[in-house]
Amino acid sequence: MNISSRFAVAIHILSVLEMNKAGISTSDYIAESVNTNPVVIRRIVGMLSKAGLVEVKPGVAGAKLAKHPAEITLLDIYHAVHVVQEDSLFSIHENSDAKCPVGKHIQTAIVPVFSAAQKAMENTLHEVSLEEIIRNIYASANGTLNEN
Amino acid sequence: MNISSRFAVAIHILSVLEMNKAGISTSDYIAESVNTNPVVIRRIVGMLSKAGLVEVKPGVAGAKLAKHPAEITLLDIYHAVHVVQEDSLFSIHENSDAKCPVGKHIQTAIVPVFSAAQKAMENTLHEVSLEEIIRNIYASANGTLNEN
DNA sequence: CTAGCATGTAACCATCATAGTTACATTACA
DNA sequence: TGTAATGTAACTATGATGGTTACATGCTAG
Repeated sequence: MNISSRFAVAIHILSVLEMNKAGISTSDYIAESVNTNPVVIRRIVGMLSKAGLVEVKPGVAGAKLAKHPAEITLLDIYHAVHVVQEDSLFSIHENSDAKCPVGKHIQTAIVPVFSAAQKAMENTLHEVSLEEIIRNIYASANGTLNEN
Repeated sequence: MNISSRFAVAIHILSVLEMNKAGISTSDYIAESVNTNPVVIRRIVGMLSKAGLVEVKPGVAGAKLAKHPAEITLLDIYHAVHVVQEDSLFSIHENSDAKCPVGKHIQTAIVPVFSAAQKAMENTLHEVSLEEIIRNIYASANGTLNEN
């Protein structure tokens, strides 16, 4: 089990919006770069829009970033696309037997640890901005220029 | 999407093995505490056995911890039950369009960040031992003694 | 002002992981 | 030797996901 590729695709989309900000990024255009269906793009863009990360209007072609890339963290994107519902990365087995001491208290015992682990992961995402990702893309592109 | 409850159940199982080490913990016995089917328990115990965390033999009733609880970390358990295949918590969208600079380099740009986030989470799990979980269970049990 | 294009979304499908369940073979021990 | 427990295969139901078609809504250019 792993985290939905929506997250990676969302980062991809936002990177396209920034790097193509001189042009018009329609869902068809983005879909080509991501290599998927335009509806998939529109779905994710819709989520990013609801989260206030992009601006898009029905009928008018193209989406734009709603903020500067430095002000968008990967955690913002992560939350926007709902890769994890209700902030519970780990699922706990409900309905343990309350007659057993382990069953009765296991939940209380592990929830704080799961929460800490999730927070540690999210903190890492919080420390990285879209701008840094885009810098990485440019760096990677420069590093492979002679390959092209 | 969230991480399989196998992880939480595995912790539950190991806690039962330790706290009931004076008795015999059969899959039926454990299943009652977890409130699930004995086969589910046997499946997970099998994984824990392959990982060298428990000792169990066909035909002989009950499983035992193979190590001291202080020497079993939550990360060990996490890996044992394969909640994440191939150590890839985050999935990346393959087959991006190589003709687009974003599509060509997005993967290189985000993989290190995803890896760091995953590592941060796993480090947290690595810092917590089964022994601490069991202490938490006892603490929780003591804190609610007057409720019973 | 209308025709065409783009977004928004519903609906459906195939795929996959999961948890639960039944059934049965294998193995130990009393 | 027979009972009981583990090990597993096989099947089912469920839920999330990504892809796809279809269509309603809404701009905007000509």
